[in-house]
Amino acid sequence: MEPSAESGMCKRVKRLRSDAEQNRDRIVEAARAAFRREGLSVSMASIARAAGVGIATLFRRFPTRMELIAAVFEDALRECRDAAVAARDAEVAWDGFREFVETVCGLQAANRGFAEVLTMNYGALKSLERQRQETYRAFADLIGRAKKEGRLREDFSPEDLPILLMANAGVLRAVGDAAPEASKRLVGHMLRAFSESGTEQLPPAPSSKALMRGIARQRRSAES
Amino acid sequence: MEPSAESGMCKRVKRLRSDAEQNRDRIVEAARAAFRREGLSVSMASIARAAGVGIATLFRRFPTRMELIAAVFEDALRECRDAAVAARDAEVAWDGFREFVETVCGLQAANRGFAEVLTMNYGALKSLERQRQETYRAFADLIGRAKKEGRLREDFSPEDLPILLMANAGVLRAVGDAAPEASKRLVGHMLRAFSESGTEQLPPAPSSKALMRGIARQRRSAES
DNA sequence: ACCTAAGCGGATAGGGCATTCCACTTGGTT
DNA sequence: AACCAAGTGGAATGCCCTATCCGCTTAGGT
Repeated sequence: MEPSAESGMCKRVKRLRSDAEQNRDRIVEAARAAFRREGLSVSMASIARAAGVGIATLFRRFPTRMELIAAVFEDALRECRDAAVAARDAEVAWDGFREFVETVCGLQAANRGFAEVLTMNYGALKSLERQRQETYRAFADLIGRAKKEGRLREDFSPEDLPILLMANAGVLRAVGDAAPEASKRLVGHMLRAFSESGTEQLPPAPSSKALMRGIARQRRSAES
Repeated sequence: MEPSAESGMCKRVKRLRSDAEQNRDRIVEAARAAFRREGLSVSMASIARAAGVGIATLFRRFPTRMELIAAVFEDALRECRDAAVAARDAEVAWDGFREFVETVCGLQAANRGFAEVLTMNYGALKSLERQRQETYRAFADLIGRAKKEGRLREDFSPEDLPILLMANAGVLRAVGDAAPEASKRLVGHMLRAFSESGTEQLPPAPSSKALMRGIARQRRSAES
């Protein structure tokens, strides 16, 4: 069918017809909103409906869900990488570290789909995988600096970042959007654990009621 | 076999016929295994198949998924409560605290369904809700003691336990059963954050490869 | 041994989902 | 203005799920 060369970093090899281009943009926008609100497993049909296009159009443009995910979250991942690079170059490494962790976890809290994206690997999606590589490289440098400073514990491992991101995603999934406080609280604890001094200040705990309300909201999905 | 009378305070109102009783047990056992391996959203049909009964039999006995979940996890939740009570009565409160947290998170790691159960509320299921109440009451006492001891930070909140459970569930969900180390690591960090001294020893980080392998395994579910 | 309510399980209805097919429309080039 | 490849939408297909219905089987009291 299409020997159309895969793009990678360069722009779309094959120009789309102008109306098709417009439809594509509408799809990506609709998907962005849907992923943010509902997570990565919203139905393709609902995305097409929201975009005002037929289902076939969506599948023609994005044969797999993964490709759509990649199109939607490419910029967010780039932002992540930029944040990591900025953190790496911060004057005080520990401040950069803290800021970076809080930023990324904050992005997760603001976007359910993004929270999930950060807990997957992108398999064949090289552009995304590259962003991640770069992010982690910058992060690794940052770790080194922060340890030298004496602010980050020596036993902190680069793998602790993905672990935190998964943990945060778990909290967000469980409490829904009802309690960003819960996420903040988790991050606060973790930063304390990472810091050599342990004097980091801790965000307030969510109230028991708020937590329960959030949980109750989520229950629908797993319910009978 | 079993003295089929319920030993709890409220016995089954209507005695089941002996063959029905047996079928019920087989269903619960099959569900227990399925929930453990696959989480709470395995299909009812597959549970019935594994139990060797018709779908109708399953639905007759457990009209909603929630009731089945309750039947399956009642003992596990009781164990939790017992662990909390034991912890409350430990000589050194902090040791009880640490042990309790590690135990519960370990149970989560060993049982995907249980991990999910601990991040939900059981709505109408009073027996489960009661277990939880009792657990949290004992836990609250434990917190008080551990703070008095000076081992637990003053700003630790009871809500930090559910937050940790959600976080742990998130890690487990993301890495699958490939990396119980990841869960241990998270718990280690959190215990450090909770401890006044911060000298708790930290389990080793999972290797990057192990983590990635686990993530790749999980990908199937969200894939296109 | 017999009777009957309790229990059984397969068939089936009904809904959501991803994915494909195809007859029709349209942008843009000539 | 005419052509046609590119693009379109919706119907159709096939899968898997929950939930219910209904004619048959059987445990267990008599």
